[in-house]
Amino acid sequence: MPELPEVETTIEGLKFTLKQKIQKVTIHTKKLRLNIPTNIKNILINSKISNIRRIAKYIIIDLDIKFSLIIHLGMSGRLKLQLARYKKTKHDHFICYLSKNKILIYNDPRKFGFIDIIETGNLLKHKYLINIGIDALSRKLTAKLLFEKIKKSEVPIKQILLDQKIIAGIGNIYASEILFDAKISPLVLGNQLEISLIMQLIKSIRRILNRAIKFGGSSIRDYTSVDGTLGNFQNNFKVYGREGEKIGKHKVIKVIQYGRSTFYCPNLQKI
DNA sequence: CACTCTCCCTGAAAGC
DNA sequence: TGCTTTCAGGGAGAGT
Repeated sequence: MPELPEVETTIEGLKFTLKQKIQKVTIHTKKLRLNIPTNIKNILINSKISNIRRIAKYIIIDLDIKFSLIIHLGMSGRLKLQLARYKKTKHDHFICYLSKNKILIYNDPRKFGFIDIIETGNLLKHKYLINIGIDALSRKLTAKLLFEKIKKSEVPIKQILLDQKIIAGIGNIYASEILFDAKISPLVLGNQLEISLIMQLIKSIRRILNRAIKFGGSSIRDYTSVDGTLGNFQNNFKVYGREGEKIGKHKVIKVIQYGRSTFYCPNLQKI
C-alpha cells in the first residue's frame, strides 16, 4: 500500500533524525521478507544518520560509516518516530534508539517489507535495486522514452504501470487513479498507445502523485505517516474503491487484472 | 526472453 | 453476537 507518495511523506517526516546517532538497536523478529542481517546491530551502533532519501518505494538511510540501510514497507509496513516513554506494541519488529531521546520503529503486521544494510557504494547493486526502472517523478521520464519501452508490449497499460522495472513507484491504487485522470482505459495494451496519449499519461502520473504527496500520502487501514498521523489522500480517490458509484451519470466498475483489482469508468476512459 | 500466477503474513471486513 | 471466509495496496520467483 505504501506507494511512492507514502514513502516520500515518510522520509519527509524522518528528516528530523538527520545527524543523530544510533545508540541502541533491538530486533524482535527474524522473518521479514528477507532475514535481517545478523551483523546489523554491530554496524549501526554509534553510526550517525547522514542522509535520508528514497529510490522508488525504497527508503534509504545513509550512515556516516559508508553503509546504508534499505527499508521497504511492503504492504503494511510503516515507520514510527517516537520520543522516550515509548512502549513496544504488536508488530514492532525493529527499533533504533537515537540520540535526543528519539526512537525509530519499524512496524509491519504482514511482514512483507524488509530491512537490509549494504555499503553505500554498492547500493545500486543490491538485488532489489539493480533492475529498478525510472522513478515515476523523475524528469527523465519522457513520453518518448516510455513509448520506446512499451511500443511492442501486449500487456495492458494498468499492468505496465505496476511494473517496477519500467516505471518505479506506482502501486495498485495510484495506477487506477492515474489512468482515470488520463482518461485512458486500463485495458489498453502498451502497443496501442500513441505518443500523444503517453504524454497525457505522464502528465497524470506527475499530477496524481504530486497531489498525493501534498495531501500527506494516502492511508487505507494500515498506513500512517511517520508521526503517526493519517494521510488523507484517500478522500480524493476518484475511482479506487468506488465500484458501483457514479461519476456524473457514469458508473465506476471493478475488474480483476493479473489478480489485482482495477477500478475505472468505461464511459470516461474509452481509449 | 516475456509473460502470468502463486505465495509470503496478519487483520479488517464481509458473509452467514 | 460470534464464527468463518474472503480479501488486501508489494513484489519475487517459479512456471509456462
